[in-house]
Amino acid sequence: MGNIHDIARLAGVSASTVSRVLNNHPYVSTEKRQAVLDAAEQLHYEKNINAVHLSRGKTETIGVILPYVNHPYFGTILSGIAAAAEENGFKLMIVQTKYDVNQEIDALNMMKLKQVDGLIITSRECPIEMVEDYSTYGSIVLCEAWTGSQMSSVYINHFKAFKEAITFLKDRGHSKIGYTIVRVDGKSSIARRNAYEEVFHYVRDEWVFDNSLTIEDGVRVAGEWKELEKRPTAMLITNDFVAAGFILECRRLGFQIPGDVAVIGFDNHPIAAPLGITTIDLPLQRLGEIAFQQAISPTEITHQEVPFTIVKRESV
Amino acid sequence: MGNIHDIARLAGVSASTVSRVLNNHPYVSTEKRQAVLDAAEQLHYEKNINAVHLSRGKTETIGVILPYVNHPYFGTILSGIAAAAEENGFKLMIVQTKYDVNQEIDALNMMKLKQVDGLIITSRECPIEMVEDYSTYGSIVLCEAWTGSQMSSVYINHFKAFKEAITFLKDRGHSKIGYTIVRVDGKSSIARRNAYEEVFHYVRDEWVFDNSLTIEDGVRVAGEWKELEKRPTAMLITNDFVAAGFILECRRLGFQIPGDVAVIGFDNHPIAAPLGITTIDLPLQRLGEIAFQQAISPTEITHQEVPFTIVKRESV
DNA sequence: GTAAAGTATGAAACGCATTTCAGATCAAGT
DNA sequence: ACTTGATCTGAAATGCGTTTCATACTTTAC
Repeated sequence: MGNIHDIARLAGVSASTVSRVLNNHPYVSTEKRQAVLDAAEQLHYEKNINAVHLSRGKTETIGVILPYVNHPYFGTILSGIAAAAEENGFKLMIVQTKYDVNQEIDALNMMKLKQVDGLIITSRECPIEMVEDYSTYGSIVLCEAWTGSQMSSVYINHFKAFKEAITFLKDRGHSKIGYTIVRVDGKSSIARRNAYEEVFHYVRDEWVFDNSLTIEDGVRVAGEWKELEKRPTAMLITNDFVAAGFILECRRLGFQIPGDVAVIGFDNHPIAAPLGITTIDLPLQRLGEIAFQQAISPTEITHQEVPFTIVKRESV
Repeated sequence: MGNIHDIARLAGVSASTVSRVLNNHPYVSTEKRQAVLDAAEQLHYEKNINAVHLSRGKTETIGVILPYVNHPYFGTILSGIAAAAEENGFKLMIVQTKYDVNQEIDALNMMKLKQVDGLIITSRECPIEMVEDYSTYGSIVLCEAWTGSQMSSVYINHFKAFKEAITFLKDRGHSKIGYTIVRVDGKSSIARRNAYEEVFHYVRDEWVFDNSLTIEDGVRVAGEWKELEKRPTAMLITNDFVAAGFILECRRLGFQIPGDVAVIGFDNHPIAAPLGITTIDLPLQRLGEIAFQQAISPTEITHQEVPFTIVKRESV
């Protein structure tokens, strides 16, 4: 198959000229250009991309850290990233962490090793300072509210979204509002608690259901909700999958939505429409696209909040 | 930051010795080993992985071709692949094709360029011969029924699964059975038609709904189903998402499941349980894990059919 | 006591493309 | 006729780690 020098020899030119032809540089005579092209063809030449990476010092590859690839929230962000990557001729390296810190560090190290030019962190477990340390090796994009000067960020204002959702419920007469979160110490969980406290001054712990990420979790939460002595009359739920599980299980248990319990979900996942779930639409695909753009623009650090909108359906 | 030669100089050894230490080769004296480690520490040495890739001629990276990353079917396979990759210290490069042939070719070329050691094709658009040509550059794993000698495969027997589902419905008295497919010329669509013909000898075209991949498609199909003069009394549906859309829309339109129309889905996605969808459980996570193992075992070509099971719920 | 086997080390070759620098040529401008 | 500036071209340096081969010194084995 040969390399660039073989082509050079066969075409009677130097390796530099071959490289120029192969990279469409100007200043190569038509005859030599053709000779190189012919020789490359004849030798069935294929670039060794690793040599290019080594030589150029970059790989046109972006790493993506996400806890679960097949979760609709992260999957949709990933889809947006992938679409933008394709458009820009970049490759994508994904690391599914399952919320494991070591996996995350592994991914961060890909940048240190020059395996990727940039890194998009859709969900973070490591301390932020640690992540920031890595920003010397390449561009890091955080999908969370963050305004430091070393890393870009693109995020949904969970505090605002949650507050708006609570207010929406309060305005409709609800005062007993429960909510679900993924992990108690998660960043958006804290934002939710803060928002809740700002509206109601007090969070009743038994109305906070953690570990809610999947449909099954929604089913489980419905069971837990049912057993409460003082049941919330409304629930703000992590995402539409959890909401779907919750609503379907509530119905199975004989409760009415929104009669017995009103529900607001998050994401505006396609499942929300046929289930009539009132939800907060999050432009996740778009968020992914922005994250990608930030990742390939290491020089300009920006912080972009993407808007959300309440989609009113029948669950409230 | 320095490279291996800087370390060698500082430690007073040769680059070969440094490489040996860094790769845990035996035959290095304790003193020199320590000297190298100290020097590496002192220089904050970090390997340039691209040099390693170039030198070794492989990247410990597997490429994954899939049409949509955020689709539950492919997302779950990907999740299995990702889990196996992590366990084996491999990286993953993903290419979201959106069923675009050029994207697929792009991905195939990653192997030619030595960017990835192997490739897992979860869904294929290119002619099989073309894909096979690439198998000289690395290991290719197909997630479809295939028994050639150059590429491994891991797949669900769609013909068998579909036939079993139809028989299941027929045994329960259904003779007017419709079904949905993704694309008319898709491989599993052909398998479905064949299975259908084997049971009923004749496929009524208006009972075949194509372009059914998402929840929205399910909603649309429900509308189409309603408008038929002769409505099927049972539907075999592409996957549980489409089934969910179909069922929810049917209910909204005032029909009973399974009274007016029985439904069987595919995948056994978590949404199927709370919706009571009778479905064919497909071990997609496992399929992904197997695919990965095959991808990193280029020497042994295997063909593995993974089993499916009918999960009986209330939609039939 | 000598052959065989094991341990330890470095030089050099290998993998390969890109890019800078210096030199050469040719056309255009004054 | 002479200076610029643009167009070509190749040698050599650069990016960097791995691995083979040759060599030399120790042990063990018989």
